[in-house]
Amino acid sequence: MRVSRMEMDRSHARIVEGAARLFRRLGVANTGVADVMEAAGLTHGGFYRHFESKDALLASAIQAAFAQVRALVDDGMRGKHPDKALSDYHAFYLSEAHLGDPSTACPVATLAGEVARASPPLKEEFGRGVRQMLEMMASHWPGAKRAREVAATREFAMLVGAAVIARATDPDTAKSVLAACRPVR
Amino acid sequence: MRVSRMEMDRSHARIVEGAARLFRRLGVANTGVADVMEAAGLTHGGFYRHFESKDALLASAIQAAFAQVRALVDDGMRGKHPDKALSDYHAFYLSEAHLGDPSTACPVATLAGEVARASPPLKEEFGRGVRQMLEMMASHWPGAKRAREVAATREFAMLVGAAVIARATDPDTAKSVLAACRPVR
DNA sequence: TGTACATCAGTGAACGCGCGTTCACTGATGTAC
DNA sequence: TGTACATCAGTGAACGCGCGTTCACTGATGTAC
Repeated sequence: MRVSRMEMDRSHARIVEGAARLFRRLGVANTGVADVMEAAGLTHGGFYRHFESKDALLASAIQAAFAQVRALVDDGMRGKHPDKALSDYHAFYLSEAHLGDPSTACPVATLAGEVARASPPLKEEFGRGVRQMLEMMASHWPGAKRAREVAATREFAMLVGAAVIARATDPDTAKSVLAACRPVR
Repeated sequence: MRVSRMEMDRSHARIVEGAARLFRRLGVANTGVADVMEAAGLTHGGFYRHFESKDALLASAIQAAFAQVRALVDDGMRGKHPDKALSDYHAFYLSEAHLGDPSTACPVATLAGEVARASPPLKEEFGRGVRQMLEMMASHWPGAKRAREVAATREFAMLVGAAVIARATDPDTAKSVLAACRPVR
């Protein structure tokens, strides 16, 4: 039966949050619309009152995942000396805590592979998220603007690469790649 | 009708080579067994005379993709001064030529996302490929053994990260990330 | 403020399609004599 | 070397399942008077 506008908004938020977690954990292809709806405490039939398609949900989920991670990172860096903030972030990115819980992990490390085969609008959404991450990192970097941007981008690329490789390889290989990429104290 | 053992071996090779290309270009999930067989000039029904499952094919395709890339890279580095070999490789990895043709590109940049959700044996196969790439790079690096390994791993992670990010974002974002990660002449 | 009615969020069944896998069949290959 | 027969690579149809999407329906919500 029909629910109030407020309750519908809450349902919408639950669907997006759930999708943002499930997509990261299981992959977009392995997560059914029905799974997402079940996680939101609804049945799958109602999905199309909220989204035009699974792809439209993915766009929202990407946005939500980046927003969530940004909030988390801002929080973890607040009030720290820039050097310390950066090396903490670097260490956290390659930590067991981060990589072991894909549901809440960085969407670049978990979703990039599937987004690579998605439509241009989705890549734009993803690009926006990436640029925000880079700006955030660059803002903590020392040096001139351009140099900071370059340095932050290179470091972020290394983190993403290490995470992606670690997730796709056996534990031994993963461990040695992660160790090599940890911050040079 | 039955074909000779030699012809069957050739069919097998065509299936694996085709899969190695199609999986990288379209993704494993988006490539059907029928597509692979058609690319090999066969019909889908015969697939199970060659492989126990699509997953078993993926294992062979990963091996083939790494072998092909290794041959290509060895070739491109042969006879060059180590510094030159490395910076050429670095530049090539982030080039339009490499990233624009996923069929023959580095499997780490194209398949890691899907392998991350695959079975342990597949991750081991993938890990073997990664370790070979790293050894190859480290062998061209200057310095002591351990330092070379670390430096090569960090550089390779950055290349993979940049490639993965570039493929998942809009052209503008991709271009700027790739530019930032190019070798520092 | 109360009432009648239209709207529409959510339900659960069904549709349609793609795809991995199976199967009966064909006829050339390989082998045993 | 030739012959009879078993094997089996490849074919094409069919099966079964999952999943994105659609649809008729329900009954509470929102709105017009």
